[in-house]
Amino acid sequence: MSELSRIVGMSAPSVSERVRRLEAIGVIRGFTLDVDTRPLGYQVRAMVRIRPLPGKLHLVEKLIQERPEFIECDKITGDDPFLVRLVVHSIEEMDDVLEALSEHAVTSTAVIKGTSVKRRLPPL
Amino acid sequence: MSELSRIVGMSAPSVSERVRRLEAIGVIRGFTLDVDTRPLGYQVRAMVRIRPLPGKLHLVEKLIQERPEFIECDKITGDDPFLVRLVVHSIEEMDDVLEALSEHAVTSTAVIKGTSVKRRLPPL
DNA sequence: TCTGAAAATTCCAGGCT
DNA sequence: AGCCTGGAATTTTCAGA
Repeated sequence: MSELSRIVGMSAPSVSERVRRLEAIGVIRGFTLDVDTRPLGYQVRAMVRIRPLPGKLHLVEKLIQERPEFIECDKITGDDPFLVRLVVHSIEEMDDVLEALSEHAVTSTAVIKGTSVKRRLPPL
Repeated sequence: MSELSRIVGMSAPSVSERVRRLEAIGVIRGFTLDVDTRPLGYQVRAMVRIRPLPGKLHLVEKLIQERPEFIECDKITGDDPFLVRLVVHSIEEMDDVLEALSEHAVTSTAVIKGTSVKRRLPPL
């Protein structure tokens, strides 16, 4: 807050109050860490499209939510209802994780080779 | 830090030193905000697969990086080299953004209907 | 990793435009 | 409404062990 107040040229209490208001109305959802999972052993990342078999939509969604290797899951339009971000220690582990879904869903996996744009905010 | 020190039952200086070390070795890349862009007017989110036309790979990557509505871009294996996250104010604006790529790439768009798993950390 | 003191910051009250 | 000043409480930082 004090650093922010210096940057924007306002008093610290005023900046603090503005931030508190942004939290209150939900613009700021919270304060988080940007953690690099590679040094923790998660060497492989992938984006996986998941298409549940007929009648298995909710079951598959629950399985995704319960598997912590799926670190993000969006529900999208199109042939594949789910698009998930997966992090694993190895290709073998990736296979294990997806195998666990194989009787309930069809998956299409794209390994992440690199990142062109790191998560950022659009213009405000 | 003081709250953390209470949670883990260590002194504040020790916790502070551990966090500093995690930053130094790169496990903690930084401290960020979780901002909800909807109240800022970005009502529509989409995941877009982008396949540059022959010879246009680097041009397209640059165009993606320069368009702030693309808030994330991973380079992936498979038919479509790029997978981007797009936020826009409206479907019309989405069309405008993708139109700007149309002479250099083929795109496949999936609108995000909801989120099953919000970005989280895998088990540590 | 801790303790203890010094420095800095955050919080809170009140008042101003 | 929103911002500021000034003092109190808390936190962070810095030393030494």
